[in-house]
Amino acid sequence: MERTDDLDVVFKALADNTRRALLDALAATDGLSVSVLCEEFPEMTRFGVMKHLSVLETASLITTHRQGRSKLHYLNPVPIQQVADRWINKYAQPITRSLVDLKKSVEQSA
Amino acid sequence: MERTDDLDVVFKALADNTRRALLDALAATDGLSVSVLCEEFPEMTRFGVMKHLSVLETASLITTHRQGRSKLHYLNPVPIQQVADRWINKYAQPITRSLVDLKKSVEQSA
DNA sequence: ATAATAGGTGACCATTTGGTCACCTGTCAA
DNA sequence: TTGACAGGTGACCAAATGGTCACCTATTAT
Repeated sequence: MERTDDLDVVFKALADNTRRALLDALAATDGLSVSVLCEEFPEMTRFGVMKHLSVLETASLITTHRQGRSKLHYLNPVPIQQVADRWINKYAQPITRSLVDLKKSVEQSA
Repeated sequence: MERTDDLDVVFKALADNTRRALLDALAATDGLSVSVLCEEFPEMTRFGVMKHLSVLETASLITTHRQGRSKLHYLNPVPIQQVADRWINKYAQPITRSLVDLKKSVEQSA
């Protein structure tokens, strides 16, 4: 019943610079392996990156697929959309609201 | 130059159930005092609530105004809008993108 | 003036979190 | 089949976080 709780995992996963950077990397190039992703974070070891990846995965923000001896990572935008829908857009009304209003007016005049 | 850093404070502030509930409370009724806000969280002391409020305030998610011996709290949606603009909406494309495209097409045909 | 009310501060504690490392498993190429 | 390569696990540690408490200041009502 509590739909706030599954969002909580997502919010917590997003509350880290490195993890957001990982999502950004996957948004730029989907299907990267652990070792390739590591190259983007020379300041931290493979293990650190792997921990962040597992946090993202348990929050369903990424999905994975093993290919031979490498593991490929794919971004899953659904939880972010849920955050936007069920939370953010209630507060960020000025942007969305005006666009929605525009859409309505266009539809009505059509 | 790093605009990720100021967003980081906001992301971290939002990564807590209690703090999001506080924002929700202020969204419902603006200008609440500390003690009134505390009534919504019987499971925690005034000090816990105050700490959360200060986190929200340093993230500019709320503003305050002293009135006599009580301190009133107001929601400031700007940082949430920035999170939406500069981050969320890049991933939550299906919703926003179609609206933005619509806006562009309307503007062009005008 | 005095007492009740509303809020603030710093120390303190338990838990969580970010990160590393030693070591292990599975896969591919020679 | 032997080694190099890609990834995984559990223990471990330091720092950050969530929360409480003793005590303090400022404001208001009597």
